[in-house]
Amino acid sequence: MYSTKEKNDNDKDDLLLRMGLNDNKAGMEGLDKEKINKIIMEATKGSKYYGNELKKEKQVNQRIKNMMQQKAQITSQQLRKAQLQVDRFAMELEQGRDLNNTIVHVDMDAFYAAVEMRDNPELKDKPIAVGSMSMLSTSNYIARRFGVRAAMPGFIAKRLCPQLIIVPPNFDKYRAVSKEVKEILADYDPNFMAMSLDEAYLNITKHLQERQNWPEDKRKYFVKTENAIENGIAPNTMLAKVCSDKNKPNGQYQILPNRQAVMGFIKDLPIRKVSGIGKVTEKMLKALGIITCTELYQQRALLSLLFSETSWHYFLHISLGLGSTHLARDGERKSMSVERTFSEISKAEEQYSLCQELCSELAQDLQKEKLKGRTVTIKLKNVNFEVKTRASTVSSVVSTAEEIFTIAKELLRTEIDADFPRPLRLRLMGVRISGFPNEEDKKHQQRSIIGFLQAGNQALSVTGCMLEKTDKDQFVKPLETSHKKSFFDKKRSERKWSHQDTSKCETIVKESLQISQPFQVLKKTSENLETSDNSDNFQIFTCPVCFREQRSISLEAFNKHVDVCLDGPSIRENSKMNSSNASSTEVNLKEITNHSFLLCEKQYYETHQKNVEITSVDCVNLVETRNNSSKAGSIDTEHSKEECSSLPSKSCLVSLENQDAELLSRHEPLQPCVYQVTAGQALVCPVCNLEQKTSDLMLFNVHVDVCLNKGIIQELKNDKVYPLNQPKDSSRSTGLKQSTERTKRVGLTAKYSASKKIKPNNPRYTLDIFFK
DNA sequence: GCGGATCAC
DNA sequence: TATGGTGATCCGC
Repeated sequence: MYSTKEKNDNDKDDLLLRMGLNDNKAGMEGLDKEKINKIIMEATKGSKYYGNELKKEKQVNQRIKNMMQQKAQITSQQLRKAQLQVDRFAMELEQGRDLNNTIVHVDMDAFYAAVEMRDNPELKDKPIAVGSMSMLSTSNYIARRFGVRAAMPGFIAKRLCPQLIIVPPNFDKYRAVSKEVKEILADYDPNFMAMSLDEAYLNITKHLQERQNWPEDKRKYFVKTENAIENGIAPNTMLAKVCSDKNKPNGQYQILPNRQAVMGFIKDLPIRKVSGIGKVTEKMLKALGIITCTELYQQRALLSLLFSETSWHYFLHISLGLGSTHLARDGERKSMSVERTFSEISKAEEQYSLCQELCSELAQDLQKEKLKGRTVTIKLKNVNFEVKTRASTVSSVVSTAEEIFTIAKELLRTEIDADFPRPLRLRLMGVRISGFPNEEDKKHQQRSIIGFLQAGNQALSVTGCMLEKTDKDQFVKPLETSHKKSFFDKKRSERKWSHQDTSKCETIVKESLQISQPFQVLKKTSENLETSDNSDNFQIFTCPVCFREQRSISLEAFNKHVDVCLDGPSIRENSKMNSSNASSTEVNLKEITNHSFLLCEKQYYETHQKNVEITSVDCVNLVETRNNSSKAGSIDTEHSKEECSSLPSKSCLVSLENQDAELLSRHEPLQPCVYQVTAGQALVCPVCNLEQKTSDLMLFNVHVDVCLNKGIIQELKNDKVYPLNQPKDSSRSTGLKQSTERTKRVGLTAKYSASKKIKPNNPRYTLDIFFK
């Protein structure tokens, strides 16, 4: 939405240009260049933003250094050979040159500002900008004389020009005006290509032909509106775009459709003017002595050796003045995303809530276009402006807020855990979905679903396991309905009140805690455990390594079994596979200890925030317990191994698609999963072995996918619950009990974490579930 | 497929 | 006090 289209006229090769500095000559009521730069620098220096800009600049410099080293190794022989190859290609391009089209680039000058000035004439002779104190999207020409430009933070603009009027953006209005203009454009080319609210390409070739036959009086001027409009008329889009920038403001420029005119125009054109050549590319090329298109052409052989094929082909096109002559129809969308910047958020539960909210927004947007995708990506920017993205792809498409959140929260959790005990100090979070199926994929998917339903013994299975809508809502609803007030609203109120009323503030915090998924999990767990305790001392476990169900064994026995499985052939094989993981048993043990301690701390931290009574003493106990169990497990290896291999065959197995699967369940040939589900009973993930409090099969499958993607080990490391049998204990339903449960789980966790290299992130596995 | 980068608007 | 949001693409794993 923010326009940064005004490329700086004389970019410096240094950081200054990035700060929005420019070379405006002193205007009567403006500022000169020196003064502008000084003010901007003063406002910028020392900021975290600036720090990150410096860091990025260093990286670019390193890239350039590498490139120059590469260049130094090129022999004249290689260069000659490249020259021949490139020239052959250039010849082909030249032969394909098409000058028969007339392309117009239409660009509305300072569009948002112009609309605001139209609606409020008082603004006309004043410096104005549209945006906020944080960011401006555009400014009028008066403001530009003070160095106020698009993509500049408002607070800096105010220092440049204290009289500046910052008008909040009104996108609905701009859309409406834009629509009017586009209706006019459609008269000239019904297939015009809109690049944004204020920019479009038109192919008026056909229009010009028809126009020839028009009566004189009907031939009006091209476009007449109140706003200033730039035009560029040229034989292709690349040239037209550059043209429209030529005679600003409110100008028009035409390149006649002959080769000589094109090459003349190109000759001294700085490459930076071309769409697609940004700051970094400009700087890299400048290091090679390339500033104009002529120089770009002269260095074509060298470029073919230093850059990728895509890049040097592109460079060659530019230097020959070539560009696309037809306007591509809008293709299918490839991704959809939401992201938001905020003042620092470092509490994990707030981050989860935020993530959930973003997922809901994204789901709504997806719904509007009826889209579903397979890949979910989260984006995190910390307070130092460092950006990270993390993605996960599942086997079938997702689209609901819950499904997306199931994936996104795991990605987020991994990042939070990775930095623990330091919190992630975020200033931005985003969620993106991609991997939309094309038509063929859709057909294929359709078939699979039908096949799945048929294979699943039809009515009995489906109705038997899916809960009625009302039951289902019990699980799903809280996530959605608790959002009448958005997370940001809550944050706002929280901040507003923080000085005045602490108790109110607490209420708000609790509210946001409740919608935080991880805590829901915790809560549910205690319930689960209670019920299971009542029934039996022994439970059915599914070993997450060999996938065998372990019936009627104690927790200790089960732990032993898992230990053996982990120490068994499959794991060894896996660690061998990963050459970087040269870990001996000894090293593993060390990892275990450290890790378990961190986990303990973390659980204490999180539990504490939830007002569950748990003391640090419990945490110490956790470690001890864990160590004991770990030792017991490894000492008793022989015996347990035997126990493991003599186990009866299971009734639940995950069907995996590739060899890695074989490693995971190598004790047994692969076979389809038979997963028994009875009405009203929650689904238990066969990977992490955790009960999933959802009746939504899709959601459940997404969870299983995520588990498989992350790998068993990691999943166990991160999950806060693990089904355990509790010694009969009168204090069972208290917070203390909860802490004891975790104690044991940590033991297991740590054990697993030692061999987490199992996980192949890619390829994916699929889980087939049939119902009896 | 993932993650970092670059670019446009 | 304070430096954006959305979408696409490329490259090197």
